[in-house]
Amino acid sequence: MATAAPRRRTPAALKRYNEKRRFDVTSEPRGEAAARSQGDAFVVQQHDATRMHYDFRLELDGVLLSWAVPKGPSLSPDDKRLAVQTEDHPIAYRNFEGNIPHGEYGGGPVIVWDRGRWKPEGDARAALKKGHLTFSLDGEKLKGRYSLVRTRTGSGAGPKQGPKSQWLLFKRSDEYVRSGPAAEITQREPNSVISGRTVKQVGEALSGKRRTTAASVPTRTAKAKAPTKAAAKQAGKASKLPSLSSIEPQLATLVDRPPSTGRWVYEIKYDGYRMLARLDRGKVQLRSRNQLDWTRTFPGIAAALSKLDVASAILDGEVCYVTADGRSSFQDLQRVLPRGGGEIRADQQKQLVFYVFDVLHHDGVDVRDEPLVDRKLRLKILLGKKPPWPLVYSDHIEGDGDTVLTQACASGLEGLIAKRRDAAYHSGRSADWLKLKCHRRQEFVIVGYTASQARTGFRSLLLGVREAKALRYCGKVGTGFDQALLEDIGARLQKLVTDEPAVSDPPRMRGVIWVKPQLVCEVEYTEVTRDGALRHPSFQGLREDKPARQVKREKAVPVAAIEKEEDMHATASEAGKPRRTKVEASPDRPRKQSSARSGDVVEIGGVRISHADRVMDEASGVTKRELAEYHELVGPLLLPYARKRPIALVRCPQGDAQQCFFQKHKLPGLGDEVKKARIAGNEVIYVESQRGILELVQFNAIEIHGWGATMDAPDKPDWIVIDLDPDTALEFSDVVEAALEVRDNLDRIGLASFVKTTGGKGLHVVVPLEPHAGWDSVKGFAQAIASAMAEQQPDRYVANMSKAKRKGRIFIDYLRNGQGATAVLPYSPRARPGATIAMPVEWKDIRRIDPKEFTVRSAERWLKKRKRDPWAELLTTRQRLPDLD
DNA sequence: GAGTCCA
DNA sequence: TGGACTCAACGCTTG
DNA sequence: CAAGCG
Ligand SMILES: [Mn+2]
Ligand SMILES: [Mn+2]
Repeated sequence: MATAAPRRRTPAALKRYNEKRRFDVTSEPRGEAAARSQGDAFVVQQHDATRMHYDFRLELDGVLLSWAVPKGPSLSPDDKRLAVQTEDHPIAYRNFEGNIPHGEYGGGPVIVWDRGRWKPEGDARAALKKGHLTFSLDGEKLKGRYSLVRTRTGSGAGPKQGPKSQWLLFKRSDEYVRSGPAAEITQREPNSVISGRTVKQVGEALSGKRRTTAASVPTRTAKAKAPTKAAAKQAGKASKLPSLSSIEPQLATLVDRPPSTGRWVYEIKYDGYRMLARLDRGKVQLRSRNQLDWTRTFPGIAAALSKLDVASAILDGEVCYVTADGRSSFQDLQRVLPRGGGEIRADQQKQLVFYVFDVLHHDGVDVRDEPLVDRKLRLKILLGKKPPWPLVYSDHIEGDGDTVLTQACASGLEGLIAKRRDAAYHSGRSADWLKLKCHRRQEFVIVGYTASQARTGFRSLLLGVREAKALRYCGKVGTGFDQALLEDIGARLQKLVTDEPAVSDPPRMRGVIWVKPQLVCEVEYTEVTRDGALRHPSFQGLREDKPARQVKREKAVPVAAIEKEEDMHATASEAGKPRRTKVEASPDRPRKQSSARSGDVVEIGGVRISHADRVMDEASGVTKRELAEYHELVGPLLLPYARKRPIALVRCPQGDAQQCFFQKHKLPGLGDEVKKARIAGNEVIYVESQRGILELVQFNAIEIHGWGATMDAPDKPDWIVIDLDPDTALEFSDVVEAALEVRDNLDRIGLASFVKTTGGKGLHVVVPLEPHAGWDSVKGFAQAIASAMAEQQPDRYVANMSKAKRKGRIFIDYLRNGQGATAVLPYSPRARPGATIAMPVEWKDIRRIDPKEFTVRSAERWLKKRKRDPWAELLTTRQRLPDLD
């Protein structure tokens, strides 16, 4: 939208701002020195551009000084937030909220997240120049003292702005300081102070994508719109009504966050028994996933189904016990189910609801191939405007997954099922249906622990929460700790041991060690069980800042739950348990063959290898067994280099196509032949035998990387690795020429070198050394070589690891040569498609080989073919770094 | 892969 | 017993 | 400080 031409003079300071914007496209205000401000305004705008950030702006001398703060302000002095200074903005900008069009500079929604007045301590202009400004804010959210400290001054003076100057924004101590989650004010108070909207909502408003619910679909009558049998027949889909035992329901895959692409609808996740219903001319049958017949157990549901106005149908849904507050409770459902079948007591029948969410077959037509939303419309019509109680149509909503989930969780739901809007009904588990769980987190007092025989530190922490006067026990948490935490917390707890349980209701358990209730931790969980224990608890961290007495339950426990708990202890009621066991024990579906066989345990090289048929490399199909056999073959070749050398592993439990991770410490369960030791305070692992290597394979280690030194002299490197990492655009032959050049340079200073492939396009040039020099000199030497080459031929080499600068060049990575740094060992397999390996080769052959041809499977052939070990002299070469004067 | 909790 | 949950590195460089 | 890198 065009605005009237400015009359007022535009300050030079705003020139850059105006240059970047096209005011006929964006609704941002034009840069004009604005009136009606007292000269001390501040504003924080949340801006969902390419990257989410907060624009922190202080008014000074007629403009808004601006910083982009990626993480936004914090209320804790411990959180120093990077603030990149950006161009000055006109003062009118402080009220801007809306959408900057895509493609425009800084495109994306903006909200005014906070605003108010600010006041510098001392002379603001001098402080800015100095790079250290302290001030106080009086906004709606941010209050009190803050500082901006410059850490790097930008060279952005010229027309081509260089790197911008960088600052740190952080809270100074005063009464407004908060710590822990409370400090994350951007999370706790995400809404605009002007409109109350979130930045996402502003973004959605623009795109005109309105959230729609299925309820807004115009109601049609069955006669008018429901696809008729005749029409369906024409489509060739008419079919006989199948039996329930022939149908396996569609299942959802648990994921940790809503999908970001594709069209999805969201339904409530119910906590009950999944049930298929079959209606055939008034005759009803209800069946659960384990093929038990429940028709007689739920007569009310069966009766309601028989009243539906259809000749035949198969419906899918969930039978739930609905509590007074309207939630479905699996535990209550279990409780009321009669032992050994039979009908449910009448007074409990009325708590039961059958939520119906799908239709598979309708009046002689198999509708499973219809898109989900069509099936649901069909279902809605089928059930009628007022479905006979206790049938309920399970509605869905469309919209942004994050938003829907947040709202669902806030309203107390257990979670959501996301379903692909247009997908057909597919039996079994797939990614068309996703299970999204709400997670709750809360602080608890640690009131005790149990000891572990298997790991260091402790087995689990006993948690308590303040309720009225007393501390109430609320279960254990045993996961979420890393090694360090296990040791640290374990040591602290030992100092707090006491005989007296701090909780008023100590559980009767063996092996509990009580501690004084002083430590506070945060725990995430999915729900609180009926007797007050946490379900699926996981440790999130210690809360060092919080006194134990402040820890209270955020939401009151329903009184009923506590009463019931006492009931249970008194009567030891086990109602429902046998049934539950039975339900849970039956397999939910035929397992995939790969994991079904427990028989694929083999022994290779004297080491037990489980899941031997697991595919470790998708591309080639190489299995764990083949990997172990490979190591049996190359053990004698690899071991001289791997022996007593601190190593790091790349482990890929689900194969190399999935998530792999690094490991450099010993874990419980790793075999005895994997040794550990301490070097300079850090734990390292190493092996001395082929058995040790095979034990790594059993842990799904694919790659083995090693230090540049051995345990014999961990401070004195015994080789240098010059690692050549090409830009993806380059060919292997380019890397070969580089390697030869490195070799020649080394030759010239009298150092012999060897070369190996690395499984990809890269090469390693290895210079054996007598262990004589320290890490710093060795790394310094490697860097000198890298820098010299990069300097002489900047178009071919870089000595800087930034990928951006690598374009069309080779990164000469000298950083493999520091203490603790690792490089892949010769003969190590690589976790990449094809199961390639790192292979030593002769310099004279290097131009003729293709590194992709050396694989776990082809290794034997190549090894037979070669005349001699290309690295035969490496271990006997005695050479030292030259004196570099 | 293994340790942990809970139903 | 089985599902769910979690962990399994790290130091250096660069922006 | 935080992200990127290997
Ligand atoms: Mn911005
Ligand atoms: Mn490399």
